[in-house]
Formats: sequence, C-alpha cells, structure tokens
Amino acid sequence: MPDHDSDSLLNRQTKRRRVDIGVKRTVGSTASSTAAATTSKSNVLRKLLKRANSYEDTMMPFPGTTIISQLLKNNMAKNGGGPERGERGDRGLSNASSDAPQEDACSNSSQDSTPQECLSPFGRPPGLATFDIERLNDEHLRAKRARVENIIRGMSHSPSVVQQAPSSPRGGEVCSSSSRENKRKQRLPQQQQQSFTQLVCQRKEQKQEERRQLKLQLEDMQKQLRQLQEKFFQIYDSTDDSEHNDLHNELHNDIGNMSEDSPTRSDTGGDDRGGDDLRSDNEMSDLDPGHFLDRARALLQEQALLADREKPRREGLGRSKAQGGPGSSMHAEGKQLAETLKQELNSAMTQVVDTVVKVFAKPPRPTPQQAFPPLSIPPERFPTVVNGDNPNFHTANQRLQCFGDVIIPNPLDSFASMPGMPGSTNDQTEALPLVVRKTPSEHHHQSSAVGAHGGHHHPALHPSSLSASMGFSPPSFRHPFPLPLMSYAFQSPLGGPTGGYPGKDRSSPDSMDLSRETTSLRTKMASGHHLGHHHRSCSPAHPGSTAEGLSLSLIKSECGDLQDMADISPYSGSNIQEGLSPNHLKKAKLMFFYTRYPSSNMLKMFFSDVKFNRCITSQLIKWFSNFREFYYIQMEKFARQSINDGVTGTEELSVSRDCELFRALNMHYNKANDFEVPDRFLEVAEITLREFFNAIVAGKDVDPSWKKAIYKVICKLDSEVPEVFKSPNCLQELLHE
DNA sequence: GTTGCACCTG
DNA sequence: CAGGTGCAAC
Repeated sequence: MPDHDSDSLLNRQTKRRRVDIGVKRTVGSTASSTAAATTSKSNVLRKLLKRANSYEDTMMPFPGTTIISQLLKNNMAKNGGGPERGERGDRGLSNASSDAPQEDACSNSSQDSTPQECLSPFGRPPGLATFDIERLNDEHLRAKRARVENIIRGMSHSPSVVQQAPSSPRGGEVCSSSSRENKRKQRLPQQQQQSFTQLVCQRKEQKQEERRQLKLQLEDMQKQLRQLQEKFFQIYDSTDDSEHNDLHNELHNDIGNMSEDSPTRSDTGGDDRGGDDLRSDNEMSDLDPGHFLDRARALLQEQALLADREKPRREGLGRSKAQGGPGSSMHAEGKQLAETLKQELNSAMTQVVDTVVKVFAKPPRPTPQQAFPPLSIPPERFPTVVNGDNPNFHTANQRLQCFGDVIIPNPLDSFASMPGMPGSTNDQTEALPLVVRKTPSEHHHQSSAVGAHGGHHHPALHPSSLSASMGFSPPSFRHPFPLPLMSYAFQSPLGGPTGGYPGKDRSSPDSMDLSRETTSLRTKMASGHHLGHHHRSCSPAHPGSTAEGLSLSLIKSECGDLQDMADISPYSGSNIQEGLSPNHLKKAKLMFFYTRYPSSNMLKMFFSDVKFNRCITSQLIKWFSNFREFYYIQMEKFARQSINDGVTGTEELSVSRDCELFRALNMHYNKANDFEVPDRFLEVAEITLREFFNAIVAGKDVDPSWKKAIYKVICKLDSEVPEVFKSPNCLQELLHE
C-alpha cells in the first residue's frame, strides 16, 4: 500500500507538474485563444452574417435588413475594418471581399443553411433548369454554369438591390453580394470576373448616388443646426464666455463631425471630438445614420445641458431644474429658448430620421410587416458607441440584435423598453440580443416562472455576467435567464438543421465580455457531455450579491435541466430552492466545524431545502473541498510556524479558542462569530496541527504526497452534525441561541 | 463512465 | 470561492 501510494503519488506528482504545465497549457491555450480571439470574433460575425444572409435568401428580404446591413457595414468600416478585416487582411480585399474563405463559408453554410449551398453552386437550380443535369458531374461545366447563373442573377438584380444583399459587413464594399455569391465568385475565371466587376461598378455608382443625396441632406441639416447654434450663442456668448467656449467648440465640432466619416470616430473609441474635425469630408459615403442620429441627439442634450447650466449658476449647485425658482427674466428667457431649441432640434432630427429612412428604405422591396421597423432602433442605442464603450462589442451586439431579432420576433421587448430612457445607455440592453426566446417545453421548471415569456426579465438580465463589468447592480430578483446560457441552450433549435452551438466558438467577442463563469459555463454546455466529469463547475456562485438564490440558482437549474433532468424530481414544493444561497454557504461553513468530509447523502439531508441535482451536489462538495483546503493550509502554516518558534513536541501544541490558529479558522468559517464552535472542532484542529507538526518534523513533507496520510486521519474525525442543521431555518435557530 | 478528491490558479 | 485538471476508486 505505501509503495503503491508513493508510486502513484510520485506519479501523481509528475502529473502535478504536468498540471503546472497544464496551467501553462491553459495559458497557452489562452494565448492561442486570444490569438484565435480575433478569429473567433470574426467567426461570430460571420455566423451572424451568414445567418442573415441565409435568412435574406430564404425568408424574403425586407427593408430592415437593408438598413441594418448598411449600418453594419458602416460600423464595420468604422472599426477599422473590424475584426474581420484584421483577420482576413491578407486574404485581400483586393481580391474582392468576395474572397470569403471557402472552407469557412462552407462550414457556415453547413451550420445554418442548406448544405447544398456548400456542396455545389446548384444549390438553387430553379433559374437554370434548362441545363443538362447529366453534365453536372463535370466539374468544369459545373463551374461554368455557376458563372452563368451568377451573371444572370446579377443582371436581374435591380441596382438598388445591391443594398439588400451586402449584409456582409466584412468589407464587402466593392462586391456587396451575399456570401453565397462570394463563394461562387471564387470559382469564377477572370474573364467572367470582369463582367461581374462591371456589375459591381454599376452598383457602386448607384450607391454613390444615394450617398450624395444623403450628404446633401445632411449638409442641409448641418446648416440648420448651425443656425440654431448661432441663435443660441448670440444670446449666451455674452453672459459667460469662458464657460461656453468649450461647449461652443464642442457644438461646432459636433457639427463638423457630423459630416465626418464615422469610422474615424469609432476608431478612437467614440468621443474624439478633440478638434481634428476638419478632416476631409470627401468620404461622406460611409456616413452612419445611426451615428448621425446619435450626434444629433448628443447635440440636443448638450444644448439642453447648456441651458440648464445657467440655472445652477444662479441657483446654486442643484441639478434640479427648479422651475419655480426665483427665476430672473434672463433665466426664463433662456429656458424658453432652450425649449425652443429642443423642439427645433427634435423636429430637425425627426426630419433627418425620416430622410435617412426614406433613402435607405428605397430599395423596391415590398414592405412586409416585419418586426423590425427600419430605424425603430432608438438613437439611444448608439450613444453607447459614442460614449467610448467598446464599439466592437456594441456593434457586434447590434448586429446580433439586428440579425437575431429579424428572424425571431424580438424576444425581450427590448425596443419597447428603451425609448424614453434617453442617454441612459441601458447597458443590459446591449446584450439582449444574446437572448433567444426559450421555448416553453425547454424550460418547464420553476424557472419558467421567472418570466421567459413575461417580457419583464431584462431589468435584471444576466446579473451575473454584466453586473460586474458594467456596474449593474441587480435589485432583489427572481432572476431572469442567464443570457449566455440561453444563448447556448437555445441556439440549437435556431441554428438550422445541423443545429448546435459550434463548439469551437469558445471565445466569441460577446463571451469575452461576459463573466468568466457564464462564459465557461456556456463553453462547457457547448461541449456537451464532455462536461460530464467536472460538471460542478457549472454553477457560478454569486457570493457578493445580497439577494438569495441569485442567478446561480437558475444557472444551476439550467445545468441540472440540461444535464440530468432526472435528478430533480422529488422537489416541487414551493420551499425548495433551485440554487445555493449565501446562507447555504454560511450553513455549510458552520457544518464544517462538525464534518470535514460530508458525504453527498449527508449534504442532501442537510440541505433539504435545495433542489438537488448534480451541479448542486458538486458545488456543495466543492465548498467543503475549499473549506478543507483552507483548513489544511492553515494547519500546515501554523505547524511550520510553531516549529520555527522552537516547539519541539506536540504536547506543546494545543488549539484553544484564543489561539491564532483558531482565530484564523473561525474568521473563515464563522466570520460573524455568531456561532459557538464546538469543542470537538478544537480537538480535531489540534490533532490536525499535531499531525502536520509531526510530519514536518519527520521530514515527510519532502514527499509530495505527505499530506495524504494526514487526510486519512482527519477524515475519520468527523462528528455528527446536529439535527438543527437539517432545518432550513437552522441559521436563525443557531445564531439566535 | 461516474464520482470524489487534491492541487493549482485566478 | 470557483474553474480546471489529473487521478483513483467504484
């Protein structure tokens, strides 16, 4: 036994070393994943775009996509070509952005659209039924046919349709065609490419024309704004020059910026109104309507703010508008002017919106009643970009929103909830697109009561994932669905026949922004049964939060639901929680004073108010494992310390309630010190300490597995946990004694 | 194949 | 405290 043990443990040690390497491996994989991060970003985009494309193809396009596509394209352009460009840089835009990597396109197609598209250009034979089918086997002819089809299709497209297809923001500026077409084009010989290029140029011209129009309109708007400004400053410049100079400049810059290329702005994270606003205005072409709206909005707000600033100046620092305050005539006047300005700006903005919508909606597609009214995206969505948040993130999500919601009726009423909150930059809405409506059948447990269909979940959405990064502090809640989970769990039904969440998509740009818990959870979920082994990790705890239950309960329940539905049957009572709460943690810690190695059954008995599944069990076990870890670390530490202090025999070692060791332990397991630690624990602690002491003195600690013997001893020292702990209310009962 | 554990890491 | 990993026992 000892031999075997030492062998295996040595072996284990080497493994441990490998674990260390494994850590490095983790780092390495992290590195590779970061290296692949750019790739994955684009993967996600591609996926989304591809989906959009496929939907465009299959579902009959509607104007919304056109606009969105345009927006996205602009956004992509703004982001310095976006991740796509970065990644595919050498694939060359020169070779026409149509040069979508074939394999990639294929894989995408295989995921979300019909496989044929990938296998053969004849995925959509109808238009060419007259061709001899028998010759399809001939590779050459096949390619030829593809070319012809392509040309025919291209010619049959009305120029304005160009706008409709290009949803590929991957810089499909020149050849704005769908990815499928891209695939085709790949196979085109050069001569054919030429005629196609002609087409492309035609379309480009058309686009330019539209841009010109837009530009004109925008210039018009700028004029109006300037007039308003001047009007405004005529009055106020004299009152407080120093104060207003900044804003004045800002406003002027804003005006200037409005005609700028949005890309530049977004590249710098948004708020670059620094003053290089005199950039050449040549390429108005990439003007982003959303951005324009945003700027207009910002302008409006600034002017309103400007007007407001006058008041505190006279009334003190209060931010309240103090309408009834002792207003001077100047004050009232300013206020009135501000109101007027607001109104005018509003109308101006409305006009702009209408214009832009008109221009972008121009493509002669019928307007199906779609759940995605053009530009129903409130301008408030865009300030986030300007505000300096990661533009990639937002734009990516906007894309998600666009494409995802286009297909599925907007699941979260996200739009409905947003108007009326100008400038609030409702952060959680940014991630809403990640949510896909859950089908009732998939979520028939308590969680369904959480409001999958209620539409009220988003205020507390993904508390676990976004609260940390965005300072979003969820109120007490019966948590909503954890978004990443949902995005995983229900991706499959939506992902087309092949379905499934691409396992390789480990580090999507979105997931990178999410908490690691949920991210890795999704990862694990995605990896299917591979998580079987260490599923315990599937429950991100949320100790920092005040509410009980928290998101972890739902996530856990998700975990349980998805992994073993069978485990959760016995509980349907209303008192059964789905997850472990901070109180459960506290209780577990107190239980540790009695038992260091509780069995699963014991845990189930003592946490009877929790709906057990494998995840819960694992989490509880993990808790105790962590407790032990801390416990043994302390023991070793104090044993070594006492050795250093000159202690020579174990009889000198004792653990009393006032010794440092005990205080450390008590602080850990009984922080509030509102529980009286049983004497038995002191005994066990003393024994443990002495075990460590002896082992260290004997030099056993050179053996990498030297602790194992100690563990063996300690695990036998568990004592009965008082019945009180079986009560769900044990904490109250215990702590009030 | 599952489960529980220790270890390491963040 | 949780994630991840390897290992061992069942």
